[in-house]
Amino acid sequence: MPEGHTIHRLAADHRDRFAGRPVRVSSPQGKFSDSAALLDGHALDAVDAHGKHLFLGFGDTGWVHIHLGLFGKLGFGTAPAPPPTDTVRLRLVNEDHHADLRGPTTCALITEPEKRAIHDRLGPDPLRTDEDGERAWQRISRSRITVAALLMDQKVVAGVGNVYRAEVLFRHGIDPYRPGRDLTREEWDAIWADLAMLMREGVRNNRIDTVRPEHLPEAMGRAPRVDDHGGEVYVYRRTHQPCHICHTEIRTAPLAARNLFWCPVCQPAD
DNA sequence: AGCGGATGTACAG
DNA sequence: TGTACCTCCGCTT
Repeated sequence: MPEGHTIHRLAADHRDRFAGRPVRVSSPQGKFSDSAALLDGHALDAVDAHGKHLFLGFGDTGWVHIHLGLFGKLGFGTAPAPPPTDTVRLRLVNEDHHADLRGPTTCALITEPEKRAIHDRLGPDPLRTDEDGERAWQRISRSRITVAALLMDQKVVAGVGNVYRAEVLFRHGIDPYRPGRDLTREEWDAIWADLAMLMREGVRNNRIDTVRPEHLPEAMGRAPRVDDHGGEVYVYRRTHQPCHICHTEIRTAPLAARNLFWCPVCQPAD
C-alpha cells in the first residue's frame, strides 16, 4: 500500500475532508490517547507530506507525524463513524467524514522543530515541486552502493519504495546491481523525471501503473486492469512470469531485506 | 486455526 | 546482517 504516492494522496484527502474545521480526535486503541486529548476540538490547519511521512498540522498544538510503515492503513468514511475496532490508533471525525488510522509505525505529536528535523534527514521527494534530483545525484554519483539500494534509501530519494524501485530500473534498462557511481548523468536525470511522472500518476489514480500501453499483453486489453498489487507493472512480484517485452522469466533475489525483481535481458549487467 | 508474507524502518551487535 | 514492531489477508491444514 504505502509508497510516497499513497502518502501524498492521503495528504490531499485529509485536506479535502478536514482542513479548516474543528475535528474530534480520539485514539480508540489507547496508544495515542494523551495526544488525542490535546488535539480534540482544534482545527486542522495544515497538511504536509514528504516521502512516506505525513504531517497533520494543528496550529500551536503541533503536528501529528504519521508513518504507515509496511502495514499501516488510513481509511476514510462518512459521518457518523461506526463504532471503532480496537486497532484504530487515531480517529478523526467532523460533521461529514471520519478517518481511521491502523497499524502505523509512527503516530506522534511533534513540534515544528521536530518536524523540520525530519525533513532535514530526508532526501528530495519527486512529488515535492520545490526540490529536484541534483541532491540525489551528488550522493549517487559518488557511491559504490548498488543503485537498487540507493533508490530505497530515504536519505537519497524520499518516497520511492520496492515497487517504484523495481519498475523505474526496468523502464530504464538498468541492472539493479550497478553501482551508483557507474550511472551516467543522463541516466539519472531520466530516472528522476520518470519517477516524478510515475508518482504523480500514482497520486492521481491511487495505484501504481508503470506499463506503457504498447507493452500491455493482448489478454489484458488496452486499459490497465486492477490486479493484486493495485496496478499494472513490468517486474514487481512477477517472478518466473515472462517479461512483457522479451518474454524472459523475471528474476527475483533478496537485497537489503527486500525482494528485488528484474529482467536479466532487458536490464543486462555490463 | 495457524502460517507466512507484504508497497517500511530502526535499532542491536 | 538480523530482528523486532505494527495489521490484515490469503493460503494451508
